[in-house]
Amino acid sequence: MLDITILRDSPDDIITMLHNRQQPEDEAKLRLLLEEDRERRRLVKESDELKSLRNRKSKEIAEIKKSGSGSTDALILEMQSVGTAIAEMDSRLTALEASMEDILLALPNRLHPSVPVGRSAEENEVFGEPVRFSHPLDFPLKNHLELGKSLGILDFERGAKVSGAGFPVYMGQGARLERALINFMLDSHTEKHGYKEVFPPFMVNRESLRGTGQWPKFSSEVYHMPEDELYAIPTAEVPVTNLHRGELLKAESLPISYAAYSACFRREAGSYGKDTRGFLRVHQFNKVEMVKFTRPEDSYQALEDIRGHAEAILKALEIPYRVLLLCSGDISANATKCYDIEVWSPAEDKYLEASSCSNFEDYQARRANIRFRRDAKSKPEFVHTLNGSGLATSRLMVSLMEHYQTPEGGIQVPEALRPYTGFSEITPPAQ
RNA sequence: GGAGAGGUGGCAGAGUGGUUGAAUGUGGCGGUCUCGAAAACCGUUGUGCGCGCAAGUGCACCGAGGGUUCGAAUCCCUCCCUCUCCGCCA
Repeated sequence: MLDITILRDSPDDIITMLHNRQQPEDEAKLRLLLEEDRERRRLVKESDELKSLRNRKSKEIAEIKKSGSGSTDALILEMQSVGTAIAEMDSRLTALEASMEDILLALPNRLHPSVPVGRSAEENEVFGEPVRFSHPLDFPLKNHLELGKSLGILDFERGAKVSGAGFPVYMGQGARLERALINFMLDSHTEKHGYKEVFPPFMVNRESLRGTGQWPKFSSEVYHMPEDELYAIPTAEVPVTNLHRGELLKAESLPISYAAYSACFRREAGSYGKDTRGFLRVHQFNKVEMVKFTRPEDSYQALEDIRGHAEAILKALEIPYRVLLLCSGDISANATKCYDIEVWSPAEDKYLEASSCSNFEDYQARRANIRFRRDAKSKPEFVHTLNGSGLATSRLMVSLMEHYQTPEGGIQVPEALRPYTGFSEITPPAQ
């Protein structure tokens, strides 16, 4: 959520941002909001003046009744009509404020000056050099589906039977490899980079979705259990960021860094037909997420740190990847700046998104009311929130399986992962 | 699922219709004392919105939303949450 004072003071900056984000149609919403804001302030003033009058007269009534020095009937009659006028005005205010909030919740975040202006994903910038790890793959390659099936470690068919398409089942060494990845990533973040481990709930209420920005705009992406008014989390970002919703944090507790594993659930409505095979698009996947709460002046350094921590996983696993700096037309509505990390899929011959690292500045903190006090004499300020996947295992698994496949049709386990798997290679079953 | 208790400021905890934005304690900040600290004592200390260059000033806020009233932390209704006991259960 944007600060309405910024909208008032520099609406042109926000309009430029809307155009850069390829959503010029929101300009009309912004103009309506500003109009409603003026009307609201006019009404507030009038209503407050009437309330002030009522407060004064009510005190008078109390004094007259106490001293028994006269009749209060006329005053009470007068205040009855004042009360009616106040109620009428306040109900108009309530409606106006509801409309303003709808617009404010729908408007996207500002953009950081370093974000390239571009229309779509094609105009994202490659950040730094793609990282390669030499690995001879000079034999006919299998893709992750073929490998998963022939090795008996992934079972999409039975997943579809049990739940539906897009719910993969990991079997045997595949399940162990998945768990090893999760443990390895959590250990890396907590032991090397100072994150505190969190194991969050996988279902949240609507307030939490609203706090991180999935509600109301992206609610169709989220599984909903209406009987209990609960939502399956699309990412651990939601429960972990909302841990501090409504809190006034101590300045010395910042920065707060959390790392959390969770399963992630996404409806992926309307995305059929594109990149849907196997792991490329699923309804349930596993992810280790990093979440940070920082002072405003520290958030952009923290974003670089998070990106580095995600990259450290891929470097340790020796999986080829590249980093993208998302352009204004592709970056998500909540973020001011975002890096995507993409792993290389040799069999698909393309990069797959495995991580997204974002700074939200105070956009989520304002929605979720997460503040801190710089020192005893200062007013509370909103913190900045950030998060990054570190990382999602499904696309990572694709890259790992394909990148580490052997000519015999097996998969070698990366060195760093072997203490976690307890085996160094997944070998094909004997014919 | 059933029964009961309760949700008040950073924290603890009074307050059941009229100077209560809210006693008191504690924590924070400033000061006195001290070589310094502790203790003691004195002062100060909520958030949001509106108006204002500012000093300031008006309004709102005692879990959330409604209602009664000239006036609500206080009375009524609905909902949410926490705790205790019972039942069921991994």
